[in-house]
Amino acid sequence: MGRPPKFTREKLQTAALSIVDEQGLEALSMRALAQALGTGPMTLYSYVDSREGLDVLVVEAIIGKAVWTHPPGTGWQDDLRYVARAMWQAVRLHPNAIPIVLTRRSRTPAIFAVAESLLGPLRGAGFANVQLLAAFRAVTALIVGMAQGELTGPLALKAGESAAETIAKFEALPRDTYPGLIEAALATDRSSPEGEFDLAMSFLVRGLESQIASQGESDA
Amino acid sequence: MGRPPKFTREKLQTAALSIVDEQGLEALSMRALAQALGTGPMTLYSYVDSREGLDVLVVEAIIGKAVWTHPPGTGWQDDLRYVARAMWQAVRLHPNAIPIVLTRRSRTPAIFAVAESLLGPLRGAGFANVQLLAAFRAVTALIVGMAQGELTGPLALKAGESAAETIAKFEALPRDTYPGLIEAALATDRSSPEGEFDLAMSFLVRGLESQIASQGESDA
DNA sequence: ACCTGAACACCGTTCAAGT
DNA sequence: ACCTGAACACCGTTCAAGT
Repeated sequence: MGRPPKFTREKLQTAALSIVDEQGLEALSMRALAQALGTGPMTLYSYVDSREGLDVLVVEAIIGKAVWTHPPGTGWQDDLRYVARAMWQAVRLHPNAIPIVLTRRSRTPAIFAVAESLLGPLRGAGFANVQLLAAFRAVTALIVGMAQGELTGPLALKAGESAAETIAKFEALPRDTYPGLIEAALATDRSSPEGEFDLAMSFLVRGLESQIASQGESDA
Repeated sequence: MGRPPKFTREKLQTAALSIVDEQGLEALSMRALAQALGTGPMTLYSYVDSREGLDVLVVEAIIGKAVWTHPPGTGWQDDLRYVARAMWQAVRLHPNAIPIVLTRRSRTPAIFAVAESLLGPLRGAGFANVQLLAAFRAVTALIVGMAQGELTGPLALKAGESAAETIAKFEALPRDTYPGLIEAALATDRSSPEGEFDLAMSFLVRGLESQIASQGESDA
């Protein structure tokens, strides 16, 4: 005999996301989420298959909340940059969750929607087939890679370490073995995550433009 | 009174890595590693601070084994592509470990070495300062993002699903809402991870070239 | 310094039973 | 269909003791 569900999937999503936001990824457990909802751990198995399902819940909550529609742009380049930046910002809003956003495979409508809104501008630029696929992969790789690199790249701040301390640490390295690393570390002072992302995207967009242009030539 | 260590750090590294390679990330635990080494769990605390240290052990093992030196190239572009591809392949050799390679922050000599060998070609190209930092971040983001996207992007194969099944699933989507996604999914048939990575890198390298070229103009 | 076993506070999940 | 508590086989880590 049927019984109405006690919770909505959305309720679970927001509860799970706030645990991750407030207490970190490790704090998300069947038992912790159940307690946050005022129920027993086993109740959650009516909504998810296993512990993995909790991660998917969080990823969906993050991707789902982002808005991918945008004002009509002035070209595929701007459209692409706009969607990419929105996606990057949505991910960055929940830094604790980034590892699972990168890691959990999920084919949900929300993911499909953002994928399509990246693919639209790329098709508009003239990409098709294998090149469309590669361009799509490159853009998404750059977006998630930049979000993650900000937190855990070699030049990222360590927890409880100031920017000045980070720079000092790199300046103390042997200057003739790590000249590039030292220069890059010094530059972190004059740099911002937004600036770095925009620059990185502009490199890639320039490259995509150049690829399209050279194909246009060989067609003619 | 001092006692000689029972294990070397390298012994732990290889034991930890083979657990991850053979049984997956979840199988790596203090107790499992201890058992593999024929000792008790508490012994490991002589070598690592905490569970997190086990992940660092694995990441170091992967990065450390890769060879980043390369034959003298014909330009910064080739040098950059060579190192990037070597790093990408090293990561791909241990697919189970990719989530922690992306995720665990670690400032070890091995990481510094590969970072510097990416920064070298970029400096040779003419990048400096904030642009050098952004270019470095873009390249590393592309490398790790492509490695991860191959496994968990929206177009990645699901475990126990054939390529044909994947394509069929996307072809079944509404063609007017997901035209790009369907075209990209169809292209996976004619595509390979190596081809996609090389294309993605060539987009980025073209963009870096173009950036440098346009600066040269404004200097003149 | 390094090794170790017992104990503690967790964890996901199976099972069996309830509505 | 959905909810639930008890029980089981794990887990990381503290503590106290040993060399």
